[in-house]
Amino acid sequence: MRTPATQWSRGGEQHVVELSDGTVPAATVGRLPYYLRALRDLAAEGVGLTSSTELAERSGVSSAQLRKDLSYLGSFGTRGVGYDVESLASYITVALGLETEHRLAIVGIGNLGHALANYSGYATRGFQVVALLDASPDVVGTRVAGVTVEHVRGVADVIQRERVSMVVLALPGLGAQDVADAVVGSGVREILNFAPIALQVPDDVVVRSVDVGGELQILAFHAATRAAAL
Amino acid sequence: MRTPATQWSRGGEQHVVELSDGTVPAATVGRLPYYLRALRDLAAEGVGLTSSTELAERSGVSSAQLRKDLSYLGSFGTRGVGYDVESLASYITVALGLETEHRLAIVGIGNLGHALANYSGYATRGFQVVALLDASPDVVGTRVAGVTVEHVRGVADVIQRERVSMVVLALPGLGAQDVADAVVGSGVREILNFAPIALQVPDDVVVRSVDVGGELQILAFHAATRAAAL
DNA sequence: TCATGTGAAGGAATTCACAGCG
DNA sequence: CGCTGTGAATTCCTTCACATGA
Repeated sequence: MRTPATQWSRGGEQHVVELSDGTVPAATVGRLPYYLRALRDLAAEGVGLTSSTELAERSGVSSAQLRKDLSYLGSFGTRGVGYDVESLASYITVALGLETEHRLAIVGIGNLGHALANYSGYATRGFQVVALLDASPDVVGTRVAGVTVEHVRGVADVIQRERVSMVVLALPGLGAQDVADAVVGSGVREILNFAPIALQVPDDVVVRSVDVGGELQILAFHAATRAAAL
Repeated sequence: MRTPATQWSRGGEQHVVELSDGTVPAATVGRLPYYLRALRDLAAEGVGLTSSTELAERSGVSSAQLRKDLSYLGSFGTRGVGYDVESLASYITVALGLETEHRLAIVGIGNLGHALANYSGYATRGFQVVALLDASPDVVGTRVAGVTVEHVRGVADVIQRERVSMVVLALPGLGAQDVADAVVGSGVREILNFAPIALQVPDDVVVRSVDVGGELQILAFHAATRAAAL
């Protein structure tokens, strides 16, 4: 009656990427965060050993999927036994590059930007919000989550000064492309975009987009489909 | 130098779904919102006719992809000419079920819940926030975005009273499953989940999950990969 | 002639099923 | 014996390339 169900909104990537010896499919990369989350939960519950079945169930994927995914990274389990929670978690942490510090700037301190600035669970360490930017005079100069909001016109300077490596765009569509251009021009190669537009960026820049309105529309499609089936 | 790039975080669905005469692949459904967005932008710019090339570019997909996607819905263009912006937009609007009203409840009025409640661009009509719920006594009773926050314990009653058809879960992981159970028990079949857990729901319930922390981790992976390539 | 619409081809991701190893 | 790890099979998605029709 209750099944894991496919529900994650991932898999936007296209090309595989290098890691250690081989390549990791984009779809696999997109699932590593769930595995890490599940492993941390297990560790918090005091579980030291787990199986592909248990871990998969908690991650919302099939056990075959989980094993296949892990096989792209290496070989971590013990046949006939399972996986050591701690060591697998730490390996995935390394694979995801979470042992190094990532310095974030958030551009657009509206409702969403505020929420993101105050968002506590930045994936349990690894990420630090070092700069906030906005275009509105009402917001510039105020302090949010312990950081003073600066004007977006100085985005290039801020990125250099704070050694920002990732930028979160939380502005409303219009203007997002211009900021993206400036940000890319300053050397940033990873962008998390909440604006509902397809950013045009060079090939070597990775953009992940989150579109709440689009997600709702997809749900609406299913609702309509369900209604039509009656 | 500037390419559309694959950047959308969609495609979580697994099974195809019925529509009109045939079936629409999940991947296609996930892209319909971009097409609609691009069409509305074009309409706002006064463009009445467009091509698969133009529309695809604005949506961040290839023109072949766009044409193939539209072919699952029917045949809307004129060979040798292109697509009528208005009529294609209205068809996709219908296909997505946006001509009917969708009544939302948001559970968890923290930073994110606040932002979502105040989120203006609910995909340009079609969605209406009719209820807000939280567990904290500090929040219950306050008004947010014109709606009074009620206690989450009454979620079943609220869903019935307000005829809620979709629920947004903006609570922090712990407790999300319990609320999901109650929500599903009240007949809701579409859930947008911001909690970083794999919700266990019946097969006929559609869950779309958005995990900001996970998105950042995926970006971190790419950053690490880039660094390793040097 | 030109851009759509679409079979066919190609590639990617998932599932299967079992070999392999503790 | 049990569970991992993985080739093989399958399914799904994307791209190609051209027939089609305004």
